[in-house]
Amino acid sequence: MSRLSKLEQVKNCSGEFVLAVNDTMNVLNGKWKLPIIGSLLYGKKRFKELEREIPKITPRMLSKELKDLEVNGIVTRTVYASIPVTVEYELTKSGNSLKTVLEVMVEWGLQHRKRFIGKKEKAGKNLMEISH
Amino acid sequence: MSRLSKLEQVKNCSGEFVLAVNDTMNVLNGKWKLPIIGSLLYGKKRFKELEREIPKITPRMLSKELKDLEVNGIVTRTVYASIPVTVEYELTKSGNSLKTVLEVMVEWGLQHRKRFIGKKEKAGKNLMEISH
DNA sequence: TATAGCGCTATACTCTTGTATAGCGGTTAC
DNA sequence: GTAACCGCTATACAAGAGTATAGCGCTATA
Repeated sequence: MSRLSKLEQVKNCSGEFVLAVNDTMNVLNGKWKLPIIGSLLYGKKRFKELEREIPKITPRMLSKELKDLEVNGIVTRTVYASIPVTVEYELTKSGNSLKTVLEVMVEWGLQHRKRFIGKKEKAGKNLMEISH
Repeated sequence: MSRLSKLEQVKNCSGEFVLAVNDTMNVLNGKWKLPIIGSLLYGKKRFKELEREIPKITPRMLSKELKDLEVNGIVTRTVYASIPVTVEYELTKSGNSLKTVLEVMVEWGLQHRKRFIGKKEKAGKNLMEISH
């Protein structure tokens, strides 16, 4: 196997590289983070706009996830003292830079699908389940 | 904002690119997938070897996660008819190619940490929570 | 006055993940 | 025979993530 570079420390389940991967995972974790971030990649949005754009999300979850993303430095929340108040959510620099990560994930996902479906045409389970 | 290339379809929460990202997420999802894959990046391993290398994992979870990874084409399970039987787990091509994805995630995680800690030295919450 | 939109929060529940602990059938080592 | 290793599985429970539903204080509109 080729050189493992920075991932060498994954093995012992500690070390800063595993922490780093976990940070990334946690930022994208849960059912709603991806839709939210995806939606915000198009620019700032208000609460209700997000709620409308993301099918089936409840205000409770949207609120919770937005708070989470804010606390973790992925989005900023700006309140305008207009009447009535307007609240805008926008990706931070970190948030926007997730685009690169997501694109690599898209790439892997697509290739894996190709390889995987190629291998198993039975497909009763598997990919159907993965992306449920 | 710059061109969003393949991620454009993230917005509507459907389309093959979101599916692809979700595939990738699901493969890495849960508390134990990362340690397991990390461990297997070093080459094939037996059940007990994995159990020993991954602190605090229970055989129940190891078994479950390995099955999951196998079903999703990330690892192969090979049983040798030795006495007693030996079972070896090894990353598939897809599994090995996750290395690239993980490295991008490491990169993002590290940069985000730098940016984030730079911004907020209060740190009472936040990063400490992220990588808990 | 009543209705509707905004940006949420509260309460209660279910459903999924993960933990803890025990044990099975087989084999070798003492 | 009994203790220990291998590769698991079974059962029961706890904690967290997500859902369903309601409502709050505010303002603009009819």
